[in-house]
Amino acid sequence: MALPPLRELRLLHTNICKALGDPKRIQILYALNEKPRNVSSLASALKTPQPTVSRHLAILRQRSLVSPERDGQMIIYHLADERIIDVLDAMRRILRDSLERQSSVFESVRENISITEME
Amino acid sequence: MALPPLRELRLLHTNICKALGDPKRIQILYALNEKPRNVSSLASALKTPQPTVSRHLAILRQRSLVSPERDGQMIIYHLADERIIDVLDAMRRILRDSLERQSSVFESVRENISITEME
DNA sequence: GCCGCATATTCGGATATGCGAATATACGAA
DNA sequence: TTCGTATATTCGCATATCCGAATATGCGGC
Repeated sequence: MALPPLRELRLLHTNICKALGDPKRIQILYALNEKPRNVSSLASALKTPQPTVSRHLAILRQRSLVSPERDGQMIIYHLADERIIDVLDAMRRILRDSLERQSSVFESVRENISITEME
Repeated sequence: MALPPLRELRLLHTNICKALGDPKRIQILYALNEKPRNVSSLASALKTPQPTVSRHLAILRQRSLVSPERDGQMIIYHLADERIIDVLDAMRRILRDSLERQSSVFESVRENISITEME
């Protein structure tokens, strides 16, 4: 895959990337990956007001990242596609490696300073 | 990997997810994946003013998603970690499958209507 | 030093996004 | 239908983000 057409990039952005653009939504996705939950149990698990959780779920639902399933008066949400967790985990690995690289740079800078420039 | 601590999710969000939160930046990443480029050639390739490209590059640079490399008076940017493209491609696959599911739902709805409800 | 090209930054205003609080809707039980 | 629980939506406001235009900085050549 290379150089996708602009139209597809826009779809990608509005449907997936923007949906991941809020830490609460990322948290919700991981919580649903652990197990499907209804809105209130999500709300208490994340220590977040129910309307806030509901709004974020609406966004994830519109982008088809989560799916609702009615069970009595509750609505159980689950991941619509578990590969989204693989994507998030891959980003975490990229982040971890990048932070590691940065801290080793800092260390060599520190060493450098301590050897050549500190008084 | 499951249920990462909140602190890490925040890092993930501010360092990676937010960086992908603009279609222009996604475009830039794909363009740099094709080949490293300097700012002005990126600007003309994306038909975008140079200051705009430069601002987006600054964001990607701060998050260590791209790296600058000076060559004379030009600065050549390249992907700092090519796995970011794998991540984007994985999101595209998720999106494609989800759109397919949706359109087949629409089709069966349409069929259904044409069979049972249209006059 | 000065000039010119490449890149970066700042400023102002428009737009988008998130949240709390209050309210509305949907469902099941009786 | 009425009540109580679960979920969704609306409103107002604060904040964040983006862009265009103008300007500033950095570097090489002279």
